[in-house]
Amino acid sequence: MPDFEQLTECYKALGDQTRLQILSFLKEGERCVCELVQILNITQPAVSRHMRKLKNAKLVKERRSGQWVFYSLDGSIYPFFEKIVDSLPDSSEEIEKLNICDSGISCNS
Amino acid sequence: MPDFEQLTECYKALGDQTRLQILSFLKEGERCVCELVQILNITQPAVSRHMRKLKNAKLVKERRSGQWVFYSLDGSIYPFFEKIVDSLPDSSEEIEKLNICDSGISCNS
DNA sequence: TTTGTATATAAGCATATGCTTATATCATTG
DNA sequence: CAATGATATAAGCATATGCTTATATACAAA
Repeated sequence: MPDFEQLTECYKALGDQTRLQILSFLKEGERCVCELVQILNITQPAVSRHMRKLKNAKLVKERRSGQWVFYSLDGSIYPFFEKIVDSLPDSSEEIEKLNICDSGISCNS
Repeated sequence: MPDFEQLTECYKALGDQTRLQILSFLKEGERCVCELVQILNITQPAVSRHMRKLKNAKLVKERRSGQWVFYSLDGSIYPFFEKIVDSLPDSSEEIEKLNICDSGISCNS
C-alpha cells in the first residue's frame, strides 16, 4: 500500500482541473501529446509538464513510438484508482470534435 | 456525480500530507481542533485552516458542542470516498500517544 | 547530414498555498 | 458583565504551482 508521501503526490497530481480532463480523455485509450494540445487549448510545454507530473505520480505510463510519446492510464499502485477514473465526467464530446477536425494530426499509429 | 470543479477541489484538499494525516486520525472517530493540534505539532490556526479546506471540499463535517467543534469524516458525495479512506495508513500510534498523555485535554464530551 | 516535426526543459512571471504571530469571535463560567 | 478558553480570521512571508515564450533534444525523412 502506498505511504502518506506517495498518496500526497498522487492527490496533488489529481488536484488540477486540466489534469483531470487529461485523465478523462485517456479513459478512451492512449493519446499522444500533440492530440492533447489540440483538445486542451494550452501550449505544448504546458501539456508536457502536466504529463510529467502525472507520470511521476504513477497515474499514467508512456509508450514511445517513433517521434511520438503515447500516454495511457496506469494507477495500478493505487487501490482506489479504478473508482477515481470511473468518477471522472466523460469527455466524449471534446474527443469527437478532435476526430472530426483532425486535419493536422499525423500520429495515427 | 461531482463535476470537474468539485473533484478538483476534493483532490486539492487531499493533496497535503498534514490533511491526509488528519483524515487518518478521523478514521477512529470525531476529533476536536485542540486534539488535532496536540497530535500534529502545528499551531491551532494552521489546523483550523486545514479543517476549513477539508470542510469546503465536503470531506469532513463539523458538530458544535459548547465551545468545541468536533470534526468527523463525511465524503458522501464522492463515490470513491470509502476506498480513499481505507487506503490511508493507520495512525493508531499517534492517537495512543494522545490517550496516554492527555493531561491538558478537557473536551471529552 | 540537413530539415522538419514531436516532445522536453529552462527562464521568467503571476498566483496559490501553507506556516506563524497577532487579533477577533463565540461560548462558558464566575 | 468580566474573564477564560476554544476556534476562526487577518497579515505577512516563503515556497510551490502553472502558464507562456524561448530553447534544447530526439527522431524521421530527404
